[in-house]
Amino acid sequence: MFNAVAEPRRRQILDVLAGGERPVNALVAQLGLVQPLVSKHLRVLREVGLVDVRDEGRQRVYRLNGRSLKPIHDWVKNYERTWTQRFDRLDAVLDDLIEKEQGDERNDE
Amino acid sequence: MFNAVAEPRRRQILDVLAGGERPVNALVAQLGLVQPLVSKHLRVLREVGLVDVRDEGRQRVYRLNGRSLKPIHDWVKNYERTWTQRFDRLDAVLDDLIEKEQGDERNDE
DNA sequence: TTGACACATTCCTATATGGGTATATGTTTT
DNA sequence: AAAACATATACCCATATAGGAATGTGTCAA
Repeated sequence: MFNAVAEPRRRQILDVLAGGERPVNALVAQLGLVQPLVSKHLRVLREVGLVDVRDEGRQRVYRLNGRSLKPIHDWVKNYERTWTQRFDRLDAVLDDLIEKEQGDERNDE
Repeated sequence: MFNAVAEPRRRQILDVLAGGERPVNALVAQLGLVQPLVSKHLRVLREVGLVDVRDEGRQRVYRLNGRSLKPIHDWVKNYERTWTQRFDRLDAVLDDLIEKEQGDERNDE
């Protein structure tokens, strides 16, 4: 999963597919890569469920399946508190409290 | 960035560091890896800014810097709409509307 | 049915990198 | 100063994989 989106080219593909489903050809044209390479990346994306395929005549139309990104989303979300300003401000308040408390203990200055 | 967290071992390290800063030794003990391996992973994490180091005597204390995950968070967030139920329900409503509209156009059934 | 088209797969090469052992660097302790 | 300790780096090996060229497979058109 993480590995699949670690590849810049694959993220590019996903970004294009975010604009709507596309046949392989369209991706090849839009990304400027050779077709076999695109197909291989698509296979990886398919294997982790990030894209779905549909046969349409002699084309294969790929479609984004963003839900597969949820595990990544969930993982990163757990770290959000470490940088979100909301929590920064809370930390500042807590630091203040601790400082004050220590000042009381020492009873000086 | 994406690459750094694509490695399971490195995510493990980050998860441990989420519990507070640790010297390398503690990570080695907690992860059950050989020390050079941990150091190498830490280096990668350091290079992308995911961890900070502090010298403390002969120890090097590593600390999580979650803010560096923001780019990933932002990227994934853009895809959230594709799986969040909120949007699924909106899509369902839109599908309904489109279906109805097409029915009106054809004026049959 | 033959040819053109759309795509997937195979084969090859080069590079990146994870894992491990040995070693170098720097810091305390004795 | 020497030894013990904490960590980083260098080196080697094995594996994974991106990139590309050639080829295979299935589908539509003539």
